[in-house]
Amino acid sequence: MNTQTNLPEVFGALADPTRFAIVERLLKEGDLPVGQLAEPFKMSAPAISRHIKLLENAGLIERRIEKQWRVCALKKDRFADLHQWIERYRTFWNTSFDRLEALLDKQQGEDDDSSR
Amino acid sequence: MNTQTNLPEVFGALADPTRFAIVERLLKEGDLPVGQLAEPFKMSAPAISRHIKLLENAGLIERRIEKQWRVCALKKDRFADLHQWIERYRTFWNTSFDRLEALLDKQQGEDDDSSR
DNA sequence: TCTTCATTTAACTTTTTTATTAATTAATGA
DNA sequence: TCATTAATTAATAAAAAAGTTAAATGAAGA
Repeated sequence: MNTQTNLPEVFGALADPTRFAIVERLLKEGDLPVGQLAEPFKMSAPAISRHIKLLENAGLIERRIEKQWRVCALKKDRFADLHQWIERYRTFWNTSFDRLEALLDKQQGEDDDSSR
Repeated sequence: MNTQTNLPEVFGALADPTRFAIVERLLKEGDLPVGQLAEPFKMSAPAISRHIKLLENAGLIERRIEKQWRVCALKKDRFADLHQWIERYRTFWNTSFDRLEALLDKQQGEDDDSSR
């Protein structure tokens, strides 16, 4: 993971429902201009503009200029960082799962014993 | 994913550096009582207590009573939810990667052509 | 050049979050 | 029972986040 990546900042960017919805929409529909991203919300344009800027500062999206529009696109690096982070926790929950499996196996073994 | 899971709320819980550090510590060191989790911070005990409550409300940890201590433990479900969420984004960045690979392969092929 | 469209910046208000100290609860063990 | 330890709740102050309207920027095209 990029050492500059400030995970709490990235989580903060995703903590707002409006910003989360914007990110989800970019995943589902691909790159979109600011105006189109703003449409589903009754919020003012400046409010949306700030949300998008915050997402950009967190490294989750980037903006490019195309004719008179600013087109937003997801940036893969931060998502890869998030993935790498959560993968570390997988060990933790897989262990729990393995323990459950072991327990079930053990019970199965005991059931077999009792049927002899 | 559990439909009740409010991802922005979970991200909000992880957006604070203190809470993030607490979660990371629980992963590295396992279950710990509130008092021990509080030690590395110069913050007051009530402040830490609130942070831990917020993590609990977001479903990231749970507290159990053991003698006079409240022991905190990670709860795997929310982490699994996070993992499932980020996995959806993997498609997006793998696609980019595949395109890069395709481009490199293509260039390789063109290089071979030019050497003929 | 002038107008229009898309978006941002400024100035400001409201709401939410986070921290503090003081007081309270609850369990332990002399 | 009483003192001690562990942690939480209450009341409140300070800081950060998010929204609004009005004004500014900047490219497009008549």
